Amino acid sequence: MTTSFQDLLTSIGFEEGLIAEVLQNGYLLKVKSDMPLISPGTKPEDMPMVISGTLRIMREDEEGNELFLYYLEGGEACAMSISCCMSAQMIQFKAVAETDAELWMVPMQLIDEWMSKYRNFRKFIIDSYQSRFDELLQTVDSIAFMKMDERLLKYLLDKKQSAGSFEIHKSHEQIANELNTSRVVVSRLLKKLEKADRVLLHRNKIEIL
DNA sequence: ACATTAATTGTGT
DNA sequence: ACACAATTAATGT
Repeated sequence: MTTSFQDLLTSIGFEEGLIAEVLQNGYLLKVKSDMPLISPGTKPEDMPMVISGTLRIMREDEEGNELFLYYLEGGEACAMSISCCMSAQMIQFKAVAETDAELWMVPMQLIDEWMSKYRNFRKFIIDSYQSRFDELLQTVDSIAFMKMDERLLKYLLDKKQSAGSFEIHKSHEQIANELNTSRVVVSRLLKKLEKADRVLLHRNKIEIL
């Protein structure tokens, strides 16, 4: 697994020396599905890089309402944690393991150093930041301009993509929470999708067609 | 195999 | 949004 992580780093384009430093200074963190990883109001010590599995990044308000933002998958880093560390800010996001996942935790202090020392690390961070930002924009668009049925469909497709499976194991209520609507709305929309043959409904399971 | 119960999902107001 | 009906999965006997 350490070797596969090494391969992953190589495929991202990390230099030899950088890879060595990463392996030496980070540590492995395994999280089980549904484990909260970081929550708002704490200061990030380490930057997580996803080795395997996927993380769900969400916004959360004072009342505990959640809103799904995007997924983090293998080979991606949580760029947002960098920005708030650099500006010594509290985290404004919530991260939860969507599936069992392996993370490589890299101490924040080193990020700065590596960015100036290694070209490819700098590129990695910037690219990563860029693509997170793009996904975030998409989500903003979907909230601002799309109706709930379109949002739900986008959510299902995103999830199909990230899970690499046509089956989604979630209750209507969980989905409703992530999109911050009511469960009833989700149920009704899903039923419409089922009648339109876009999807097949089971208990705690949705098949996408 | 059957009954009971809890959780999830469907529908009307 | 609420209330309730219907369905399904899990568990015990």
